[in-house]
Amino acid sequence: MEKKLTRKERERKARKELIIDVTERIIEERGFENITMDEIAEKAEMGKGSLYLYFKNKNSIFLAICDRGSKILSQAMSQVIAKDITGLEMVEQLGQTYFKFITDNPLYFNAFNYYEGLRNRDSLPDSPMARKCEENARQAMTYIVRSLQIGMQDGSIDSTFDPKQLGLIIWGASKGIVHMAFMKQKEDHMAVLDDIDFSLESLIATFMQLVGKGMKNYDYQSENV
Amino acid sequence: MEKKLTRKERERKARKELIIDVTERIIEERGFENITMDEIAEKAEMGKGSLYLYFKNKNSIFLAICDRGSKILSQAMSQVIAKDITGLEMVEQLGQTYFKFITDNPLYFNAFNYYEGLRNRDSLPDSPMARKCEENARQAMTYIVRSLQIGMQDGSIDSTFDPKQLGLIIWGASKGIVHMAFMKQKEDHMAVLDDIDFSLESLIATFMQLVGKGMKNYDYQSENV
Amino acid sequence: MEKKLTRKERERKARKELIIDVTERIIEERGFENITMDEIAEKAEMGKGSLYLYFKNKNSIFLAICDRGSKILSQAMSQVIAKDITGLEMVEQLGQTYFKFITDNPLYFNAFNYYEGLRNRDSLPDSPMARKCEENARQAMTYIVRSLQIGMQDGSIDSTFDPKQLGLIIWGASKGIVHMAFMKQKEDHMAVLDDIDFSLESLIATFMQLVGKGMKNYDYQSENV
Amino acid sequence: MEKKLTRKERERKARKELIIDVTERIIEERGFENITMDEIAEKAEMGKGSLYLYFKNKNSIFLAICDRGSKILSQAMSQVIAKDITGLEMVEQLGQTYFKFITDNPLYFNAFNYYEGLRNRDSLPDSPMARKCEENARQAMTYIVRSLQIGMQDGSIDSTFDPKQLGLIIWGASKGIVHMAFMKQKEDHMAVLDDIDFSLESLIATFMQLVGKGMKNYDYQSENV
DNA sequence: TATGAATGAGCCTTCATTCAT
DNA sequence: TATGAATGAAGGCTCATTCAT
Repeated sequence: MEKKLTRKERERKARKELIIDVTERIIEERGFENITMDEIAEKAEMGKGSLYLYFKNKNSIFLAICDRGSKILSQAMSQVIAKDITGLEMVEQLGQTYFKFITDNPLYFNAFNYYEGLRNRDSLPDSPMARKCEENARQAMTYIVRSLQIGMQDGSIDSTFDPKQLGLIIWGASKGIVHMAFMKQKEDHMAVLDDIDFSLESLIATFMQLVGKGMKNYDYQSENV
Repeated sequence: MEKKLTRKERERKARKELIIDVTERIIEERGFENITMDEIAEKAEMGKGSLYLYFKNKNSIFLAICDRGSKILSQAMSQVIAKDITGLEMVEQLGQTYFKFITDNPLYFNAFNYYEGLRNRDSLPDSPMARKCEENARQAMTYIVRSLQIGMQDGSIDSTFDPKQLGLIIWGASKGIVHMAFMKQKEDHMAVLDDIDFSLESLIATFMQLVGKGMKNYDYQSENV
Repeated sequence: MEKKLTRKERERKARKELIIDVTERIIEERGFENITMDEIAEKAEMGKGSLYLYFKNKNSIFLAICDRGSKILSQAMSQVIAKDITGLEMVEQLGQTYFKFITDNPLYFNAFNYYEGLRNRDSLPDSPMARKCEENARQAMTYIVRSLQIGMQDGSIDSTFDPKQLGLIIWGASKGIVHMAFMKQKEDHMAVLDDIDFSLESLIATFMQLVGKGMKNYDYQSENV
Repeated sequence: MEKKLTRKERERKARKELIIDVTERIIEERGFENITMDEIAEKAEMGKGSLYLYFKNKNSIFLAICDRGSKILSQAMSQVIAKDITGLEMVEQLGQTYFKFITDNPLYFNAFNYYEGLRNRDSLPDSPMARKCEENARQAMTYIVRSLQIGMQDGSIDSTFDPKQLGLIIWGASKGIVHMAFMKQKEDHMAVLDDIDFSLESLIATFMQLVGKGMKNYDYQSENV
């Protein structure tokens, strides 16, 4: 009985994953808007009504995508923390990890934005899944703060900053730059700058350099020289 | 005759402004989505059809809001450029100007985001108003780049950076931080950090300090000592 | 006073004619549907409201066009009746007159159809103008009947037919053939027949020949040989 | 399993038929214009959205009506061709078949006209259903041409005519006469003729007599005497 | 007489969600 | 569990007509 239930649960899980997979594919192709339940059902080769057996409603599917994405990101970031490097280097590598994740999975960038959009206006009622997303995001944030704390501790980062505040700033700024790079890529927005085309990668590198320099503890630095 | 035409034009302008005002008020209350023409018409105390006398369609109204907002911001930024200060100080003050603008008019932050969303997926066909918005945005961006160039020229900013790239980064990062601050404000997102509540203002100040330090030309600094 | 009124009346007439002219031009360009009062007003270079000073409503304008068209046709047909030819020849020439009129003014063909459409469903309330149109149509019909009567009298047409009934048939059939020719011209409808392209003119000629032969009084014919 | 699918298909078909039936009833009552989807849904006792499960849009319903009508007509005409009679008699009977069909189903006369109207102006995009209608119409036309060819072959019809051209003329003329008769019936149009009321039937008979005489091969006739 | 701003009923279509089977 | 037919609210937009000026 136990085993049978477990198999059922595994099948249920697989069905949910299938729905998420299919929806992700649609988002990759056409963006977030104009996705209908009909389309998801058709591409998942199941009845429309069945979707509601696995997800409470349309937003729940999107939420699940966010959860999946933030879980992947969070995990990638966790590995940086485990390395034996200075806190400053950690921050830089966390940044690069984030940028790489977004570059490889632009889909999730849109998904995160969509999710935030929901939070802003609508209801997004307090569901377990919503809480999971929150938790994932919180965790990513925590990695940054931890590495800042480590950097302040090991002397590589100026400890006059508040690590939590600094974390927020770096996190927010990173997302903003990625957002901007995405916009620029899609449109010839801001024509004045179009003579030089800045890749997301070069923007990132410069940003990291800028912030690194800004955070650096120069006393520590000189001690090492 | 002349006067009559002018009066008509003034009235027409006033009507358009009224529609924009009303729509802004709705956005402030409920955010951008789920706004209907019926609602705007009702709140503006006019017939639904009348809206179409002044705006081609619903998006045109939103576009007009963006235009209004970006015009205000651009103007505020233009005044910083006129001051007799170093380029580095200009950048800082431009940042503060932007943050103040958003703090005072959170509505426009949403409007800008909505506009960018439109660019991303839909068409947003090339209307004069769309071009005006572009131009306004381009101008704001230009102010940052100009002040960076000035700073590099007067020695206050490290001239090994590319001013245009740096401009993009600062602009994008600023928007990202504001975005983050807005999120945090609306929800009890990232509970871990909630023991200390960071005001948008303090985030800004720290970000500016961080970036300022990162960009600073230290040779120049020592010369002054 | 009398004279002033007369001038006014002349001006009023000119305005009405202008509106009709403009509307005819639009119909020629784009057909009957999707014509708006705004468009008519704009092309007539007058205010939209002014249209209602000259015409009770939109349909009245269309009615006026029918009136104008049917008047022209009726007049052209009247000249055939005045000729010194046999009744049979009259019928043939009336047919040719009709076909020439339609070929030269396809606009009126559509107008007549539109008018008939109105009669069928809508209201088309009993206005003076509606009556004028009726009267014009009645007159055209009468010319056919008269020429048939003449032909029966002069022996060129088989007098066993009822002239009125025959008139209706010829009138209806002629319109049907023109209609068909118009359809065929616009579309590659009825592909089976497209290997041979029949001009309206040749259709007419054959139809007239067919009907002429059908109506002919052969006794009379042989007498003349 | 097989049976179940078949039942579903049958039910789906029945639903479509119901919608068509209801719409036909409305057309019979009030003509073609001003029919709304709301009205159809209400009369069919289903939700408005359900209509779109069975028909892509409003025009598709109308198209289906045309298809139904033209199918009935085409079938009726096909039976005439199978008879053992002269070509001339075939043509006459085809005419009578057409007239009977229209008399019995005046609704379809309007439907065919509406359909032609669509072809004229709008797009009427190339749908399978549109093609079916075309094909039905083409077939009816073909029956006439075939019977003319038969008549020319068996000597009953003057073979100096082009059978295709003659077919077009007869087809167009027939429709025109029916059209006229309908107009006359609905309105007291052409008052001059109202002293004698011509039934559609008598109009038909006379027309057929007229055309028959016009087409007749008199050499053949004399040979037989 | 002339205007054109204002109106608002009306229409088609979409789509998330429900529920009977 | 699985389905997909059914729903109906919602929404953007048009346009003939009116009316204050």
